[in-house]
Amino acid sequence: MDVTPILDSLNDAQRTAVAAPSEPLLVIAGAGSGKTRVLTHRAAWLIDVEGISPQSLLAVTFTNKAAAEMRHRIENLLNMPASNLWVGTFHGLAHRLLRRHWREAKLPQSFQIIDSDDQLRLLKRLFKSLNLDDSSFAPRDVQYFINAQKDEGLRPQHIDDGGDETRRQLISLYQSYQEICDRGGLLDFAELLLRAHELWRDNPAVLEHYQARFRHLLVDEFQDTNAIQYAWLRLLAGKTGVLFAVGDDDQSIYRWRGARVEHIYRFQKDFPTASIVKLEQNYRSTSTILNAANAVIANNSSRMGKNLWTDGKDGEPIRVYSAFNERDEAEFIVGRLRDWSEQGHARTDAAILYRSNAQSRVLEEALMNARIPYRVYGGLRFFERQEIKDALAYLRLVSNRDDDSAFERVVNRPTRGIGARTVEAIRAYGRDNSCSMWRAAGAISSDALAGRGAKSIVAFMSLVERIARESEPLDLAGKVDHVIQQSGLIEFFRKEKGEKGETRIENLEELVSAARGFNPDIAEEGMSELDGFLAHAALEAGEGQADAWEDCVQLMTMHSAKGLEFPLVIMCGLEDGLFPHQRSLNDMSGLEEERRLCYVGITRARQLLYLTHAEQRRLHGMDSYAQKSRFIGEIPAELVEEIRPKVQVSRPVSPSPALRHKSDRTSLRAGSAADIGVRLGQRVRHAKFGDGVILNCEGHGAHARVEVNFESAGSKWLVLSYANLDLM
DNA sequence: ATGATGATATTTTTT
DNA sequence: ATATCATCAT
Repeated sequence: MDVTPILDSLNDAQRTAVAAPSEPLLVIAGAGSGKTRVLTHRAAWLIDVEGISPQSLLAVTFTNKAAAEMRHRIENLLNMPASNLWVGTFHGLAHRLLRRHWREAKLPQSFQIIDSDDQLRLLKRLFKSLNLDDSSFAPRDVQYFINAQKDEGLRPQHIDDGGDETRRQLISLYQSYQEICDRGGLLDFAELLLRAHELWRDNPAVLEHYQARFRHLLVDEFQDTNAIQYAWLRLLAGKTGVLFAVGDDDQSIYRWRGARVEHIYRFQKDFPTASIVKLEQNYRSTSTILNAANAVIANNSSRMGKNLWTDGKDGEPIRVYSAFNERDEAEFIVGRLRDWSEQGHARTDAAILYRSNAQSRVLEEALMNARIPYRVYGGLRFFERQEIKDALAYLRLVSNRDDDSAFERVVNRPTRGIGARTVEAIRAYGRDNSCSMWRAAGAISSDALAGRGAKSIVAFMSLVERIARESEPLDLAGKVDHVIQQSGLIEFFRKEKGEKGETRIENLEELVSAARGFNPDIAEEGMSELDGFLAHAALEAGEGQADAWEDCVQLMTMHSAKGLEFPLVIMCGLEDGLFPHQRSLNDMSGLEEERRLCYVGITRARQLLYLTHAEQRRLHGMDSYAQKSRFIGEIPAELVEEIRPKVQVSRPVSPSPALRHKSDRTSLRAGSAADIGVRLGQRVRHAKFGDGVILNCEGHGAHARVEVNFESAGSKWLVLSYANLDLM
């Protein structure tokens, strides 16, 4: 066998990993070190060189995108389609297993997946039915609690309340929530994983079958595995399965979502025969950028330890800009993007990264003004849109009447006179009799004592029955079309004012197209095509922002930038309190995770990296002042070039009074700055307070006052004629 | 059943 | 500043 095509393009470390013997292996793959390449080449190596059947291979990722890319690249390497190769997300694979083994997993055959939005609604409803709204629980917190428990693999009976009343209630809510889900055959995302784990744990025969089949397990982004995913992997690996895990402890940024980087540290304990390979050569960034990243992450204590290097060029220094405020920051960024375009680069190659989504607004305004096309990542996705979820809820009812989540969503949508009281009555009946709302509704409406609501309920139920009956013989797209027509949703949205309703109708029509184009290759093991489509909708919510294939600047959070790279990266809002975020400042582990996030951000850049921060920022409607992020200070000074606004002591010019009064308040302010001989954003030195920046000014002549944000003393108003400021 | 009012909170996101 | 949500009024 000629191994050249598989090993040739690899460096030594990559080659060691790819051609490693069949023992557990942990690959610590630094940013830009060719992680996906190693993973895919390993798969190709096993199949082509070791002669392992694709069937014996399981490749696991976190996102659908990563899974699709991995399959694509493996097939390219093998030069053939590998349909019997299992590549998928943890959730996708778990789902597949549960469909296959629904009996052993004690699930109804047509179980449905609910997303986090459904989950939250379900909890809110549960709160209502328990009259809990006045309690001290927020549904969100309970949702978080439940998911955190599930991520750890814990059922209500496993959790100790520790004698704490609040905790006891949380556990009991978890219990009630789970009962509702079980009754309706509903699985939330965490439940998929938990069930798949329990399936194997409780059915040795099933487990053995998969252990015998999957000899090699390839895992991507290993640092992001949560407890249940890791347990699942270990079960599958058993004593003989070969786990090939690729990850980077320095890029672990999802602890708040259950990810446990400790799995990386534990790897050798859990797999005593395991070895470790480190990929440290980086093919992405200039050495300046890498050195900065290395220096920043070196401040973290618990690390595996690694140092990225490149044999490429030093490149440009990292440019740091201290903006006067967030608008100045945005203006600066716009300027750099203009330069970038003028140098003949594509806008697509430039990314603006920020810590939190709220920061995008100012940037968008500035870009809009400057006519620079941009694209913001991470909006609402197709299958998450309200109208789409409404239509899907009808489809879910068609598939399974006991789906309470779907029932409540559309029972009065479009409005058909079933108000809160009626729904409440159904809910109560369902709770008291441990039955689904559909059955509760049936019972109530046949009760002669029922009031006006009963008629509407009967109408709703027969509508659903009719849709189900009529769509029975239709193909998937036909079913979807039938539902959106007959449910009255189209009519309902047509009445909605503005363009919104129109868009919604277009989206509904798009849903029919999506159904037509749905490739039911996942629909296997006796799952109906409809159930397959519904699962697909839940597991792959679709692109955040479709098309817009204009040459656009990319805006996104640093979290969503993980895994991407751009020739030009601008990280903005680098202020203590924003990044690192206020809520992470208190404990060490929080701060270290922020620092890893910073590391992720820096290592996205290929050639050019800008870091910006603002002295003053309007946040939540309040002006706040912050020091520049400590992370900037952690970058060695020799890698950094500070960019300052051109400092020029403007000569006091008095505009004519007429002109002054004509202007509005903001320009009056700016005018008065020139008036008294200072410039907003100008750096000054005070004998007592030290260095600072002028943020604001007011008044004229002897009464003129300026607001200065001092680096150590904070923000102060000073009367200019007394303050004796040195302009710098 | 829709619309106005006021209180409240406001990292990060995939599945 | 703003978005979401509950509550109350129409």
